[in-house]
Amino acid sequence: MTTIRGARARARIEVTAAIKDEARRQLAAEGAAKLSLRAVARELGMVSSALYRYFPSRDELLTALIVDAYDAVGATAESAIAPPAAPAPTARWLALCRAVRAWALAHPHEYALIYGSPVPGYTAPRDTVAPAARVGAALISIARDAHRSGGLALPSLAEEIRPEAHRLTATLAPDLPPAAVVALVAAWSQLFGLISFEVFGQFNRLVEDRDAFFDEAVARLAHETGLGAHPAGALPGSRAGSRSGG
Amino acid sequence: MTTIRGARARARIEVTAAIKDEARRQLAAEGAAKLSLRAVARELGMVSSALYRYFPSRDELLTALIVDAYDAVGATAESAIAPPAAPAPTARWLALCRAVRAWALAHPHEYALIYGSPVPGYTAPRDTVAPAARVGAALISIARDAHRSGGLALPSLAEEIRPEAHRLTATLAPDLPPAAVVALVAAWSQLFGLISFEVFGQFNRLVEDRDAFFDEAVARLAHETGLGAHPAGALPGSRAGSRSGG
DNA sequence: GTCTATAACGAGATAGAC
DNA sequence: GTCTATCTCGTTATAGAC
Repeated sequence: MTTIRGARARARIEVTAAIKDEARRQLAAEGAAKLSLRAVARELGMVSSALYRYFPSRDELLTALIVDAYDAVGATAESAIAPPAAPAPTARWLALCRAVRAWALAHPHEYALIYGSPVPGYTAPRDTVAPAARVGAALISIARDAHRSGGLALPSLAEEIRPEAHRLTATLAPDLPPAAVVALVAAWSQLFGLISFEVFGQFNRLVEDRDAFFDEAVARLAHETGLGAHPAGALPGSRAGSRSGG
Repeated sequence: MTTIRGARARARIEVTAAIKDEARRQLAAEGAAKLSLRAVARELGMVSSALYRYFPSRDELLTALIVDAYDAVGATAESAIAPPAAPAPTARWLALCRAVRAWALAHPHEYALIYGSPVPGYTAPRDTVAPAARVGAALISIARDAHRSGGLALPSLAEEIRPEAHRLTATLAPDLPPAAVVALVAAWSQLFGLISFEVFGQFNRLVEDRDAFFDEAVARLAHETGLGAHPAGALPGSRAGSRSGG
């Protein structure tokens, strides 16, 4: 009967979630390298072999955590720029960056899992590729909007980067100018450089007002990406007065 | 006698170096979280208790590795911009960035140790602060030279960042304009964002010509920092009048 | 079919007695 | 320094409950 199947399915979903929750707890406490199926099982009152009904190996459990983390930060980024968010590209850019940063600060261990050092002995399977691309795709959609409304201002590219620029454009956004795609990929990695330095402690005892510093740096990044002008002070901040890019 | 003392000191240095070498090997194989004094000792044919004569704890061994790594990348950065390197700020900036990236790609595990996820359960002691600052100090010295020769072109700062900007300036480089210091700290973190994405695999199956991409991104960063004009022409909307060029 | 429990493997870490 | 007894781990085989 469907009720029985439904009950079983529900139980399975609940146990799977409990396993991942406990695994995340261990991630925070001991790090991904020491994630242990046995410890997870013990903490849940199960026997280790029972876990194999849910995750065929330790690596698959890790993969599930990684996919969940990418999906969480990706969903955060997407909802930060979804309507009815502010329509101006610079405002959406800032909203996305702030949302990703907030997620990272709220989930530092999951952030470390996906954007920190690789886990020794673990190689990511294909399953992680699509979730990992969501933040980048959200960035691209901002650039696309800006481009459609004529708000993308970019320099021509140096000779040496042109072949790579065309590859990236074909892969990521054939409708955008290659210069924009290169700038976007660079800004993408630099955004996570800012966040990683804060989450991983490089700003300790150096940067105090990290909200303000992040906003400033990210506004500069937007400008570098051609998204909008950044002359003194006209930043779309918590107050009104945001800008249109043209 | 001094000869005996000298021989003992030499032996101590050699053993210390051997321990760190073996520890680095384990770092690469198993990750920092699983670094084990016992395993190091076994591999060296020593007994674990003997190691404690050289490093009083696992954490102190980790600290030594971290300090070594910071010193290595710091020395690399410094020698990349030391005379008789090219004098133009943009050229020195590019040289520094390339050198740091090359070091990171050649020593990915040591890079991960210092710029990747924090090691669970380990908190860095004061000893790491000074070595960790060397790359940043090298970046500052480039900006200082550019500023002295009138080659730093920067926008005025937004209201919200000014207090932080003055704190940073007082801490890092009181002789530089606050806008330059803020831009420098941002560029510093963004440079390592670029490198981390490459070293940690985020560019896999995405960026092919990574040399070209890195050079392009780092040239943009230099421009954002006020160091010089972008190779393929000025970015639109940029405040004018930078450069002497190189 | 779906799940959990028992037991075991080979490998490695660990604590303490000697 | 050495040795041993006792832990941990991932993983598998198997048996039985629902």
